[in-house]
Amino acid sequence: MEEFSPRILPLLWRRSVPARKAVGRPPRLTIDLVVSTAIRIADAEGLEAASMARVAAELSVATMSLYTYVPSRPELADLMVDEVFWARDLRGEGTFRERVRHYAERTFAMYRAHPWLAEVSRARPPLGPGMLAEQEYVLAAVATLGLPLRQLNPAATAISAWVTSAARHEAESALLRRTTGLSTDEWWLQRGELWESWFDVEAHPTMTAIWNGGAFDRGADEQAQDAYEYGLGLLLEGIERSAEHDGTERSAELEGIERSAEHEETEPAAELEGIERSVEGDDRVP
Amino acid sequence: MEEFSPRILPLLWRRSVPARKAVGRPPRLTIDLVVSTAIRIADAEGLEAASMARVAAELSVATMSLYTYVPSRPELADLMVDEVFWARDLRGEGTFRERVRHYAERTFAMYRAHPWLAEVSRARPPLGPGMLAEQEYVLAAVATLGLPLRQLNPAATAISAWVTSAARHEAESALLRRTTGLSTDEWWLQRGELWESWFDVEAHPTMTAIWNGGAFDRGADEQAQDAYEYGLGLLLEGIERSAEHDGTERSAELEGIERSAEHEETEPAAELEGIERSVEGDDRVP
DNA sequence: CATGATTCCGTATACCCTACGGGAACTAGG
DNA sequence: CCTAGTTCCCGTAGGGTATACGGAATCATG
Repeated sequence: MEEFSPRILPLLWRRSVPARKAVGRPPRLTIDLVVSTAIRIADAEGLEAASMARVAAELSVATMSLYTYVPSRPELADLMVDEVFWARDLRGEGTFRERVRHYAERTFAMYRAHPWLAEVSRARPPLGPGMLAEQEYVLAAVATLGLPLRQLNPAATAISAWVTSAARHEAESALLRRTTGLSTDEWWLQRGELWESWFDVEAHPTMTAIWNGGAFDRGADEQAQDAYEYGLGLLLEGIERSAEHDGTERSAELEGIERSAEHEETEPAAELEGIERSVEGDDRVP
Repeated sequence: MEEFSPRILPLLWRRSVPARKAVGRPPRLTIDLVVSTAIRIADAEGLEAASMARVAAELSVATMSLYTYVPSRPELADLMVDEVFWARDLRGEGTFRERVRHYAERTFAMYRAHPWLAEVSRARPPLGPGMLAEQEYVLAAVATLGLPLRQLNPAATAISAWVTSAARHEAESALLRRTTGLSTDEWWLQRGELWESWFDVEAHPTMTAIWNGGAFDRGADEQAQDAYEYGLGLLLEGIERSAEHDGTERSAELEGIERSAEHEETEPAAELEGIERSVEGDDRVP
């Protein structure tokens, strides 16, 4: 059984690998230089601008030369993404809330510095050190609460999905402001005709009521921020609550998930003390 | 003060406008035909496939002819999006939970039928009837709880963001499966090398513990679904809870938001009964 | 039949990615 | 110094994309 193994993993993990002995014509560039140049262009002008031709030109090299360093364009994008994820450098300690706040702050800062991240799909992300560092950090944050092992992953995934979703939304807004020259509020203002000419009051009673109540007076971006903070608060409260009364009240709902957990349920974080270092078993299906 | 008014609004709301008197050369096509053709192509082959040239070819018309019906490609995308949003046809009644469930089901169904929706940015969406119908439906669902007026929008936005985010993720997964020929699990399997050669156990103790506890045994798509349902449960519970004890416990946090609400706070849904039909005032900044 | 309105569309420009294959530049070993 | 092996560099060519512009075609009306 011949299995295809993608060429991207050694590139993503290139920092974990010792330098190869020099043989053959010496390269003019390095992968890191290519990646950082692409990131710099994308920061300034968006992901599309960081084309193979453009990156090569920036490095005073022919387009095709880049293909010695990177298999193809999508792989370059993967490398760019994992680079900035790795540079996010999550290392805050403290309580659950403090860690989540640190994660959120760093993530928003990352998307502000590199708004093109919002132009990259989040499905099947680059499996490099940056991505795994995020996973580990958020899981560790949730683990401080002492939740049952099987609940860590859903909780951590919910948190990172919520935070990332908001950061991406903000980044998209920034991108659009740059490409269109219009802020979100200016964009809305330009569409005032919607309310004057097209909006049907009778078909939208709730919106109209909120409107008349004056609850639409914040800008669109601010409303999104409000919703983000409101939702994050609910998620964190809910997760903390399910840690407090240890699955007694909600056990009925969770039974399906916890069914096959055979590890100590009273002290769920105990596994984190004595970690089995072996990763040799091949019965893992991620 | 000359204000630019976008040409897209009359197209989005074309169903609300009476037919124009026929004068000049009669058109061979209609906007609806163009839009539905583009949707059909995108359904089958993705958004990129629905290029101007391709849609025109499908209609046996020259590429440039489409520009009589649609100002440009982005506007065509807007029309496609609002078309399927409108066709989602949200009309379930019932309790808060029932309405949210209906909204979620219809939304997932929509993204399954039109996975290319995940390829379109959610920022600055088309302001057509479909988009507004969604807003109204979710707001009305939340309004059944009797929340204070100023809390309706954050709650509704949180719900729709969470549901949409999950539906988009599933759709992206489907798109990737089609373009790459690999399911998400096959994609992971192909990257088994990650665990064998690159994963650093000591740097990722929490992941390793979860691993050894066997809590990673579900497929990636299933894990995402778990996180979605878990998070949705927390959001709905939290929203319901804040409706039960009417802002007594959380009033400190909410004070900043509720500050300028001068409408009856004890019966917050009262505005929905007697709606002021006037939308003439121009002091609204959406 | 003339006029005005509207639709139709050919051409031209400027991007994008990358398969292929040959030449250039280096090291190691003799 | 010479040669083999290895690796890097890159020119060409082909098939995509969106749309500005201007003129021809086709209708209702007067």
